[in-house]
Amino acid sequence: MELPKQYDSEEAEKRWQAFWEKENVYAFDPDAKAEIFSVDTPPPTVSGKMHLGHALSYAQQDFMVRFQRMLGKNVFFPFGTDDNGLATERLIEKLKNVKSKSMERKAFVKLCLDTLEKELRPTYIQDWKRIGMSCDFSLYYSTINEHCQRISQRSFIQLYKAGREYRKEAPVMWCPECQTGISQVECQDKELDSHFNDIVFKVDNKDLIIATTRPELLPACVAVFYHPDDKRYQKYKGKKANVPLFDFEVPILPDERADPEKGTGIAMCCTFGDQTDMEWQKAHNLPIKSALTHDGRMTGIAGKYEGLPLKKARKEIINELKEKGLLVSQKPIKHSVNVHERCGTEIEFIHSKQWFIKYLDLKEEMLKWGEKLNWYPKHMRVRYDHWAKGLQWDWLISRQRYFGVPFPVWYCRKCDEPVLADEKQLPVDPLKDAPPIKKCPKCGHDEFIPEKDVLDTWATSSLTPFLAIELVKDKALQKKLFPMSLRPQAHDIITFWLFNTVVKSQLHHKTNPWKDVAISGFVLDPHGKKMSKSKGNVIEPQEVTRKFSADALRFWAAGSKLGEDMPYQEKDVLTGKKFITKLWNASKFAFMHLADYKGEKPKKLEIVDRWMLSGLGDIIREATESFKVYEFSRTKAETENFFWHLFCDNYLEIVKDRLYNPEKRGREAKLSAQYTLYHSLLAILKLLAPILPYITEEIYHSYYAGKEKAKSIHVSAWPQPFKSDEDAEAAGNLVVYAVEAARRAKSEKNVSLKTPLKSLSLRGKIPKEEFEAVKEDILAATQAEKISYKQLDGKSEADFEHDLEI
RNA sequence: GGGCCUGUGGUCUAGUGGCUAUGACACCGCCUCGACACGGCGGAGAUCACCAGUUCGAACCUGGUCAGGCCCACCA
Repeated sequence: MELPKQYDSEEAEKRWQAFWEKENVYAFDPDAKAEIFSVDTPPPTVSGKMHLGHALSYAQQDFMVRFQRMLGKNVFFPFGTDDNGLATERLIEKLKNVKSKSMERKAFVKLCLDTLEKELRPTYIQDWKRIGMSCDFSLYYSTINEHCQRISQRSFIQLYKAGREYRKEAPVMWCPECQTGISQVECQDKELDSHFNDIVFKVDNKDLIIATTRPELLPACVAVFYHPDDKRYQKYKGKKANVPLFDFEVPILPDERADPEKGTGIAMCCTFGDQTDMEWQKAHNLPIKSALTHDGRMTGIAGKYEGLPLKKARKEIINELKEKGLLVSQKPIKHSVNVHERCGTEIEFIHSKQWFIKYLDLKEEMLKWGEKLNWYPKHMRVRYDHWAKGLQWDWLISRQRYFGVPFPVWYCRKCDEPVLADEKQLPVDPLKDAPPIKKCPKCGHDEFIPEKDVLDTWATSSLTPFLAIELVKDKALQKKLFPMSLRPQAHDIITFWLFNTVVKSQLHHKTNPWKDVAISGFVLDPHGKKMSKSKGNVIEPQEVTRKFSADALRFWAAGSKLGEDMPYQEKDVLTGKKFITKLWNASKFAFMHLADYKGEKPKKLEIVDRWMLSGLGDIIREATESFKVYEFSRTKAETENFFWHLFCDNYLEIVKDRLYNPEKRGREAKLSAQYTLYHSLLAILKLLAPILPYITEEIYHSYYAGKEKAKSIHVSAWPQPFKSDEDAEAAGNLVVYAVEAARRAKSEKNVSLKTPLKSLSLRGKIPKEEFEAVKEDILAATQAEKISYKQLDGKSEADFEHDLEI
């Protein structure tokens, strides 16, 4: 069979994608006996479009999974979308031009669900299919669907019963813009301009200057602190300071957390300006004064400033201090503050009632859990360890938002006792559904108030192994799928997703959720800078695919190692495209010469053919070892190099004579070449199949499919290495040496490669008989008219020598 | 402030103790040779960031310096 002259990647990729879906090529087989390889695929957040970072990370996962499938494992590779939570809320608000807080919760949730279902998800998932993800897309979950709500709520109930969850009135990190509590992991640093304001407090009517960046918190001031060793301030011990403008007294106390070097060395404590304020409040049992409302305005304690937004209040309070001569100086500073990662708003600490998962007591265990995982690359574990060590808060899991998994909880109207849903009634929405009992077990009251908060989105997405596994109904099979084999993901969410998934799995099952974790890197712009919309250096994968094909994009993605960030260079994708063309053309050549090949094995293989198979065997061995430890970039680089330079440039050139001229070289010599061509090209295609699924499938089907058993190259067996053949390697190397010498000489003379050599004399270490066996191949490949050979003795430094004449 | 990673021809990159340091792109010269000009052949181009050490031998190991990136902490 002959291949068309050109490969139309766009048409072919669409065709194969449809074929894989129709034939269920990647379907998980619940009945198969083979070893299971289960993957905890990252569910991308539905945000409209896949970006290039996704393309890199998901392509890399797919290489690893496709390899495992070809090893013969029963692959469980589900696909989910993470479409619950604030990210989706904000997207819908933008798309539909609405404000969730000014809508009925029910109406807003419906709008989100409808928009996801009809507009976003179908095209979004298509982006993943397009880059060739070999997921079983029938194993699909959406983190907001009933299946996931049920599992998420069940997790809440179980952890509550296990004593791991509590509800408490406490200061929490709060986003005044999104008006919800948030957890440590959702904070980000941001450099902002601010001022150090030196403000006059009065002690016994004398001035005490205190520096602060947050004068608007003066009404919430509860104490003033100095360092116990600070001689300047020791005299104030036991005295009280009068707070300017608001005219009330607070104690002056010593505490080691006060830094003598900072500001004036004496600090005011307001409940709550920052983390230290909270520690002080606790340590010295100070009163709590709330200065801010949930939407970031001043409370009643601010007197005439009540109701003003924080920033405005700050400005006006500074003005009043100035007018009254209570502001000694104002220094501009730059400092980093915590902002909410979703909206960039400065975080406040606000006192409110929230649900937490208790886990600060587990820090030691957390480190052990991390140690038990196989990290690829190893050093990524450090990020996990740091995070665990640096935890300061229990996990705040309640969010005062609309679009999320509801808490399966009601409270007794009289005594506030929480009443949890029955596992059988899940999923529940307390706003619609009734609690499972009629009377409060504690006080006997019969009225209940539904919890209207929703769960943190990570409280659900940290359950992805179960969200995926429970798509399979057979309980025995579920057990076999867990712990999962592999968690692939990018390094930015180690502290979010990876960490929380480990925690949940350990809390529920006392075991890690997976054996291996593979962390991929980030895509940077061509100069190594982060891609961002504001810099205008964003590249869209859809555009790359359109221009160069999905295979070319994957070729690029296979160029970086796990964990390694990679600058995006269009030329690398172009190289991929050229590689695909080369593969096409070489296959076209091979099939032209294999048209009359019936699959028979020659009685004896020519040395050059043995050399080819032996060399390919080495590559197969190396590629297999690399792939097993997820080093697909090595496999790719080695196979690429072998295919292009050894297979195409040398081997194909050398065997042309035998293939084209059987009358001159003999039927057996041709058959030997055909046999070698058939098997080596097939092996090369298989080595490349995980990386370039489309072109390899196209080539496989145009010739091999009818002869080999597999319905797709992607479910065919990974190639077995051919056996090493050192004698053939030595002789083959002589042929390559001769060919290269002839080429160099002709190139230096600026003559065509088909120009004959008048004579060629070779010397090498192999015996004369072996030279005789490759003589015809050398003659044909170099176009030499005369050839001679002499064996070098063992002491000679060079392996080969030559003289030639053109 | 702490930690992790990286630093190889113009650009991107392979290479973790031992031949003249890999490949791609770009560059120069040649070649329409019965798969491929998205090609082939050849060429030029690297004090492997810097300094010191270990070693018979270092791009690779150790220590330090500098530069870049990321993560975390601080954030009165």
